[in-house]
Parts: sequence; C-alpha cells; structure tokens
Amino acid sequence: MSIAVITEQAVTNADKTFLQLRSDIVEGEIPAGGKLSETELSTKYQVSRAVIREAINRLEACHLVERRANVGARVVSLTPDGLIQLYQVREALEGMAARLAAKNMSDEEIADLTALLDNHFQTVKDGNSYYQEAGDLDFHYRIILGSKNQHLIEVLINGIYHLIRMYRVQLGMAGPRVTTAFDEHKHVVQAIANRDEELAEILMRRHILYSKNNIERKLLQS
Amino acid sequence: MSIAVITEQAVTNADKTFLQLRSDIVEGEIPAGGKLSETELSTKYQVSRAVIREAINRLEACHLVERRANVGARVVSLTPDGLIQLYQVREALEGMAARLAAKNMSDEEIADLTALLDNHFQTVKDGNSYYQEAGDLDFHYRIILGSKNQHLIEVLINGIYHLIRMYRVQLGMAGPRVTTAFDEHKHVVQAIANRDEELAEILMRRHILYSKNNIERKLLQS
DNA sequence: GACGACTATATTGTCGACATTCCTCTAATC
DNA sequence: GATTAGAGGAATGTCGACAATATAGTCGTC
Repeated sequence: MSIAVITEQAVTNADKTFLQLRSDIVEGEIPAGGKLSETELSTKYQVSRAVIREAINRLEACHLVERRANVGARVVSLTPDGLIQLYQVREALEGMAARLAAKNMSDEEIADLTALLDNHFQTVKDGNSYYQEAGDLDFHYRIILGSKNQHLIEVLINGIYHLIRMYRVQLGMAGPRVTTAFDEHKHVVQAIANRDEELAEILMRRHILYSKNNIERKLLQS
Repeated sequence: MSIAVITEQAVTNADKTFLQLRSDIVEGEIPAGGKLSETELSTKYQVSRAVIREAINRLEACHLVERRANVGARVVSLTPDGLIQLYQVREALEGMAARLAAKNMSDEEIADLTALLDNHFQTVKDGNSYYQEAGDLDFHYRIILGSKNQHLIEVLINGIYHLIRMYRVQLGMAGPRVTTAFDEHKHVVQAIANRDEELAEILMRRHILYSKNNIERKLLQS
C-alpha cells in the first residue's frame, strides 16, 4: 500500500525504447548536453531508426531532450537557473494540486494518505532514512493524483518530476531535506483533511519554496 | 508594436504538416474526438506517413490528440470539466508568471506593456472591440514571456493556449469578457510596474478565476 | 597567417513496402 | 436467439533505402 505506482506498460517497441532512453538520461548514463545519434542508438538497441526517432520525439515532449532540425537531438543541459525555474513551476502547480486535493480527494484517500504519513514517520523515527526519497515521492504523487486534474497530473508526473530527478542525480544532490520535511507534510495533510483549500495550497507552496531555497544555498556553495 | 508575435518557422516538412494539422484541429475543421487516420492524412497532404506520424506525435505532445497503441490517434474530446481543469492550471501558471514578471521584466518591457494597454483602452473606448481577443492575447503573452521562465512559457504558449482556443472555437464561446477585463489588466500591470510580486500574482489569479466563473455560468446555461 | 569558398562526409528527413495488431463481420454451436 | 471462435480487412508499427541538409576539413586567395 505504500508506493502509488504509476503503471507505464510498454506495448510497442518504441515504448520500450522510450522508457529505456528516459531512464538512461535521467540516471545520467547519457550525460546532460550529450548528443543522441539516431544511427548510433539504432545499432545499440537493435531497432530501426524509425523507432529511435519515435522515442526521441517523446523525450522531447517531456522536455528531456531538445531537437534542432537537420542537426539532431541533445539531452537538455542543466543550469542552476534551470532548476530554480523548474521549482517555480512546481510550486505553482503543486500548490494548485494541494488546493484541488483538499476539495476533491475522497475521505478514504485522505485516510490512506494520513496512514502513509504515520507509517513514514515511524520508519524515520527508527532511524531508517532508506525509503526517504520514495516516501517523499509517494506523498507528493498522492496529492497530485488527488487533485483529479488530468492536466496537472500529466505535466507534473510525466514532465517535471523526471526532470527534477535528472537534476538531482547529475548534480549529485541528496534527496529532499529529512528533518523538517515531515512536519511540513503533516501540516499539508491536516489542511487537506480539514478541507481547507486555501491553507493546503499555501502550505504546499511554502514546502516547495523551502526546498527551492535549500537547493539554491547548495548551488551557491559549489 | 502591438502583437508579440511568436515566430514558429517551419523548416522541415513535418513542421509544416504539424502547424497545418494543429490549425485544422484548433479551428475545428477536424472535430473534437475525430480520428486522425495516417493513411488518409498522408494522401490529403501529399506527404508520406512518416511525416504524418511525426506531426501527430507533436500534436500529442501539446495534448491536442491522444494516441492508443495499434489503434490510432484521435483529437481530444472536449468536456465542460476539461475546460474548467484547464483554467485551474492556467490560474496557477499565469499567477506565477505575473509574480515572476514583476520581478524579471525590464523597465522598458513594462513601459511597452503600459503603452499597449493605453492603446488597447483607446481602441475599445472608441467602440471598437474588433481587436479585443488579439489584445487580450497580447497582454497575457507579454506577461508570460516577461516571466523569463522557459518552462512556464513552453507549457502555456505551446500547450494550454492552443487548447483553450480550441475550446473557445468549438464551444462557440465569445472571446474574453469585454467590460471588466480592462480594469483587471490595468491593475495587474500597475502591480508589475510597482514590482509588487505578491499583488501581481493575486490579481492575475483573480482575473483568470473570474474568467473561469464566467465560463462556468455559460456552460451551465446550455 | 587569416579568411572565405568548396568539397566530402556524416547525419537527419522522407519515402514506400512489409509485418503485426486490432476491429468487424460472419458463421457455427449451444 | 445469444454467444463465441475464426477469417477477413484495414489500420498502425517497423524496416531499409534514398534524398536533402549541416558540419568539418581542404584548398585557394588575399
């Protein structure tokens, strides 16, 4: 009952290649700014160029690669400012998601979310921070899905979250802040449970804003 | 100096087909929910299926069509709730855009924006409402671009705005509200000119919320 | 030695054909 | 008559080859 799995089952060959490539990019096997040669990838994955092109198109759709006509596709290059901009969008969208979740989540979903947080709290109190990132992700995913807003879900889960993970991996940043994040999560859930849309949004925005500030500090250090 | 043109120059053949198809969809020549047959379109536009597939992929990227593996692509179907959800996302993103614009627009850009609004006001005061929608678009585009946030710009201008226009055309809705919108625009610009980020966001969000409420009323009538 | 035009090569864009999958219609059975 | 199995057809998925374009390197000139 813990992880809110997003099932992305690949039916076609291009699907598999897309998922593989996305993983390779997000996990840094293909470095940021790196070129995606169609011929090279087609030999590497043993598929035709058409399949590779299809996959690259979808990667472009989620803003992981950029294409220039007659030149080719490159993995997006990571800049500190790019990450900040990403968090600005995330703040706006997840704030709205929290607001809508407070309105649209069923009582059962809210109960589940509360249980998840209790569970998560126990895990961390025992000194385990292993599932930390997974737990954080699960929390945010549930609220996003709880918004019941298809556009929000699409943009955040299929777009921004992969990009953020890419930044996190390649900039070698640790997961989300451990200590304070729990309380922030708890307060957001409380606001949702109280059906307080306004407060839910404010708290979620602040939660993400803190993350952003934290990241900005780390970026300035290096 | 009026319209902030977004130059989308088509270099490749797939580009042209994409732009053509997008126009056909948004303007309703291909109806909502309609099927996009690859073979049919390839004969219609005199290009190979590969070009059509590429174009359809991009249409899918901006959420104008939905594809099912081994089945095909259909134009998204329009529902009242879908439009409401779109406006929720728009409220969140453009609110953030206004906030960032208050922070990041140059003094010159702000002066231009003010001039634009004065100009627009003159036009309407004279009883001309012909440029009404164009003017509204121009206002919003400038603020979005003024945010200097690439992700925000991408999602709004390449994604949401085309979808909203599609709704407007096919649901036969008139353009934005005429009378009150001017004052709202003016107040947003004033907040931006004062570099008041918080107020700029609040006013922009409210402006879009009013639009949404207005649309909801019209939808309920029919 | 620097700059510009030209050629060569490699990569992407486009095409038509084949393979595979899904949907429909028919027919047979319960 | 309803349901299910199967054949048929039409659409999408995939492939390899050709055409068009950009980049790199070379040559020539100033």
